[in-house]
Amino acid sequence: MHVLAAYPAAAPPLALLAGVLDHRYSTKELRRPPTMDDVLRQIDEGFRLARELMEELPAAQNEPTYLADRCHGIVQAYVAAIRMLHPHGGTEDASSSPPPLRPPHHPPPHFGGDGSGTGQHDHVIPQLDLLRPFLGGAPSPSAPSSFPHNLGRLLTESSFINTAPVVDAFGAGTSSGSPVRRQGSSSRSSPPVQPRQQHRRRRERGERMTIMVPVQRTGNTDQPPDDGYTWRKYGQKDILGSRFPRSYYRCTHKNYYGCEAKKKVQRLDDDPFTYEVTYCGNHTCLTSTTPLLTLPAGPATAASTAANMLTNSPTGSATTVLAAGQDPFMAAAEHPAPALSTAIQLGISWMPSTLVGSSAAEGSSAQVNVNVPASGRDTAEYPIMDLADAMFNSGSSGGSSMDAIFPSHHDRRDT
DNA sequence: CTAATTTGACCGCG
DNA sequence: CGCGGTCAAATTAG
Repeated sequence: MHVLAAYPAAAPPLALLAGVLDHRYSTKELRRPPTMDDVLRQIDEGFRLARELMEELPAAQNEPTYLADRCHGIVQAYVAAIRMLHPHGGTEDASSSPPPLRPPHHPPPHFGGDGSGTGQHDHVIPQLDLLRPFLGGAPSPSAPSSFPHNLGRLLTESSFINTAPVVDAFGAGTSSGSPVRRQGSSSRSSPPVQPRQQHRRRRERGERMTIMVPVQRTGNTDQPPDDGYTWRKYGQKDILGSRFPRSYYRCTHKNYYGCEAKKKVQRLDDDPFTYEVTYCGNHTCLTSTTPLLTLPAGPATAASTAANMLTNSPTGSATTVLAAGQDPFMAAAEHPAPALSTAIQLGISWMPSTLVGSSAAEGSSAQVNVNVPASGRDTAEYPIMDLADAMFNSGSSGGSSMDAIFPSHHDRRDT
């Protein structure tokens, strides 16, 4: 989703969030029960450390020990915040065991097709992913699907609704470039279309979830909202009987991590202001950075659970409907959580976890109608852990820092 | 130069 | 056989 590619980022997410949390405090133990202010300060400390690390990254990219140390410090800061939020959460070892990320409400469907958390019906709202959209794609000009644009708009525009006419649809308008027809043979010397010999993989079945996403009617785009991930378009088809073409996306990090997550986006024929977004496959890219943060979980951390929730269903498929007229961003703005920062609320309250309401019914395809929650509180309690993850992912397409961190994963497919 | 998009061709599956 | 999903060359954008 995400998307809103046409929006220029109003501000770098880090700076933006740091501006919201405008304090400077260091990690320390409190002798009194922590207040929310204390939590925010603690979070801010994490931001500060993370920002420092960001700045040092180019110079320190060949210093794994130092980087690990810095990462550890950042994690410590956030874990401390988590402990403040959950003093009874049984988080004994803050340095290595973040608390279980389990919100008290909103049991979502368990889209667990990958076997992780098998059979469990307790849910894990992807708090680890909550900050990813803020940070994930910002510094990367080549990652159009990045939430920060949304955030920037949210925080900089007081009038959030329809200030601009609806522009044309997603399909052909997505690209930044004008559609230029490939001529018979251009300047390139490659021979014309060779017959393909490799086997195409069979289409994977099951493990798909469809959600209905309202069109962004604000600004100069009407693309469906971002889902926090970055997607790369790899195809577009005119679908029989549909007025609008269907676009095919896969995870931008496929090349780094072999992330096989995909999605299809299509405008509804009868409701051009709603997109049908079908997710297929799991995001494996989310888990790749967690080792850096010394998170103890296995392949299915809460971060990846976010992806699982989006992409999997115990029964193979599910559909979540976000009311077309209901703008999740507006909902976020209208129902702020009482104690947390605006930025965090906004990001959280619209994240996919909030779209998820109840388990899909048995069958080939089920629809889950979910209203935007009246409060972001449920999902606002653990926005922290994925911060650093998102930060490190933020340079995914940028190159050097990512290469320094994940050199072995950087195998681009040669074409 | 790298990454993303466009778009016709290719191919699996019903 | 046709539809829908994917590939990959061509092209653009940053």
